[in-house]
Amino acid sequence: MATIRDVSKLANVSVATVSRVINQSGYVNEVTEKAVRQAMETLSYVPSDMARSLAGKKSATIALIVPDILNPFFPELARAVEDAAHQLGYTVILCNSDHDPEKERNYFGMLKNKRIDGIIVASYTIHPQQLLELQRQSIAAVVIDNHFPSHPILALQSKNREGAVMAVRHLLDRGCTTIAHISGPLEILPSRERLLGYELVMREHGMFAPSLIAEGDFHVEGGYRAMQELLKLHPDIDGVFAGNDLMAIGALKALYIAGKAVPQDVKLIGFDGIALATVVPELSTIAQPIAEMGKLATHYLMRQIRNEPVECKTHELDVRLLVRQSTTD
Amino acid sequence: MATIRDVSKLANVSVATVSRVINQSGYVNEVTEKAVRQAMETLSYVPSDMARSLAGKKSATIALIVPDILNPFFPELARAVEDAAHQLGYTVILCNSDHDPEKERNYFGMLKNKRIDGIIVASYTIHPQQLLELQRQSIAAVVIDNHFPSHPILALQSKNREGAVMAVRHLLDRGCTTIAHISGPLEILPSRERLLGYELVMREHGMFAPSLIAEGDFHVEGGYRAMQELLKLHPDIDGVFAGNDLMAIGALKALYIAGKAVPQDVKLIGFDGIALATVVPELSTIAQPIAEMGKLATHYLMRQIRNEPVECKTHELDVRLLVRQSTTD
DNA sequence: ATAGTATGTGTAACCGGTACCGTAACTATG
DNA sequence: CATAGTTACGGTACCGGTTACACATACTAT
Repeated sequence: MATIRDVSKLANVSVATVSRVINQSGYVNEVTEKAVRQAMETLSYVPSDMARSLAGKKSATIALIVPDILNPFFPELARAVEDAAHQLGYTVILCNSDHDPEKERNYFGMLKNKRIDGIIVASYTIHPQQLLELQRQSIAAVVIDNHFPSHPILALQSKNREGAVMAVRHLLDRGCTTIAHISGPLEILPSRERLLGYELVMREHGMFAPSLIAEGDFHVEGGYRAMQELLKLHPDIDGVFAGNDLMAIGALKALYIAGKAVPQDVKLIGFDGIALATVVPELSTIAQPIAEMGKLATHYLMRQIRNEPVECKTHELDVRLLVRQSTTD
Repeated sequence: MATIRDVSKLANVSVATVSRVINQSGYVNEVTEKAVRQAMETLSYVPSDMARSLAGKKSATIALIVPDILNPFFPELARAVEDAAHQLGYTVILCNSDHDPEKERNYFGMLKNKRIDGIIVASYTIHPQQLLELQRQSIAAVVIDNHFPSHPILALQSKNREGAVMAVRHLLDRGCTTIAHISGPLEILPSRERLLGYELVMREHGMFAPSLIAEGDFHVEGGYRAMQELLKLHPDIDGVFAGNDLMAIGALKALYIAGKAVPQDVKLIGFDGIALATVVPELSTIAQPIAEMGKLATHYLMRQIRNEPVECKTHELDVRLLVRQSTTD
């Protein structure tokens, strides 16, 4: 593997000149440049990013920490982040934390070792101190789908409560009178926000009852079980707001098995707007701008990395009601 | 950010000694070690992987190139690869090639620059020369879901043809007489293999007709369109073998809209065994051992990296028939 | 004519580690 | 008691780049 010195020898110039050619910095004569490029070619020289990073003190690498890439929310996020990063010449390291603080700490250690330039972290188990600690080591950080209002941490979040309100209002508009909610795990902030939105509207209409709420796990299976429980307690349910699309799909299965037709007997709406919610019947949902979040997160991160001014606060993104078959007769 | 020299100064030892402590190599007195660790602690020193990689000539990083992480096949793969790699102390860089040779070359360049230790690539557009070129730069490579029989390249693949045979036989067993096939893009090798398996069985039974085949795009949308076309030509179709699960979901939608009940009127089977095939009705499918593939690929890669002997040939993995609701009355 | 600026290139000191080599004291062996 | 092995360190040349600084020359403006 050829090095910059090999090239410099072959081209009869100094390493500085070769470096200038590579980086298009400083003055280099056209003729010299040609000679250098020729030498690089014949040696099939590829500059080492490692050495470059070491000397230049930047790795052009960021990390994306997600709980589990298997949850379809996160591939969409990952895709957007990777696209944006790649366009800016950055590389993305993928990490699955599994909601496990231990694993998370472990990753943080690795990433510090690697001197990566920044982290985008979607985690509900993370502690604000960990982020601040990172910033102290001058590693930029952006949090997604979680926030820490009392700390100077840049966070990106959808308007979860507002979205929940939209969802429940939509069910009411469609004539539902007994509306259940399948919440996500309540230690997760967005779950609580969505629950709150649900509660708000239900109370407004004097329809609130704790037994209309079941806690799921954000997965198909949990939605399925929660729906079964709910049906046992309230066979007359005619509307369901699931805390995310996966649980909505689980609910759909449970309803199907219970012989309830969607949307005729029960109207169902999810949250997230993942691409795969194209089941039969197609799922109405509150769509988060997932790709937008990923892109924005990456751009905010870059600004931090470049020390450009950014407001280290929570940025809230609008959600959209997507009316599809599961709430339309 | 403290360096090894800072630590060595504070602990009154040489950098060599600190290095020995860090790597637990060579001889270090207990007392000295304690002093060094103490110094590392007070300076909150974190060794730089970059410098280490540069000196040690290995990056402990591998890359995973997939066409598109949005296709649910690939998160499962990514998850398995990341898990296996992480356990072995490796970091995974994620790349989306979008089936775009240009983007692919671009990534290959970046990865060479980074001196990563190895690449796992799931691509149908890649050329064997590119892989051999990598190996020449002593970057290990494993190919997934594609293969190059005439080159010394380690590849991992499911038994696609065999799986297709199983799928069609299953439909026959269920009493289907007019069985259509929605193939994946035919420039993709596994698509052709599956098509071949289908054709084989159909010919065996004298049921083959080219018009029973429609080409899809491995996505829901393409499956949907292909199914519509097929129904136009053959309203009497009573069995469908889709080239992957996403297209099967698309077909399901088309059938639903056409008023065909699954599985009563038409039996439907997919391919892949992605976790999300839990729609209603649940999809029968030929399950690939995706996680197994990811894990195996990573382990093979490691062996190559460590220069352990590995057979650079195509390794074939067994598939499994999962009978679920879409083929069961 | 002269200072000032633009152009072109080389030298060498970094970046933050690893690892080989040398030194030195202490212990074991014959 | 000579010799060799073990233990415990330090010195320093790498790894492959970047970049500040020095130096030289040519061109411009005053």
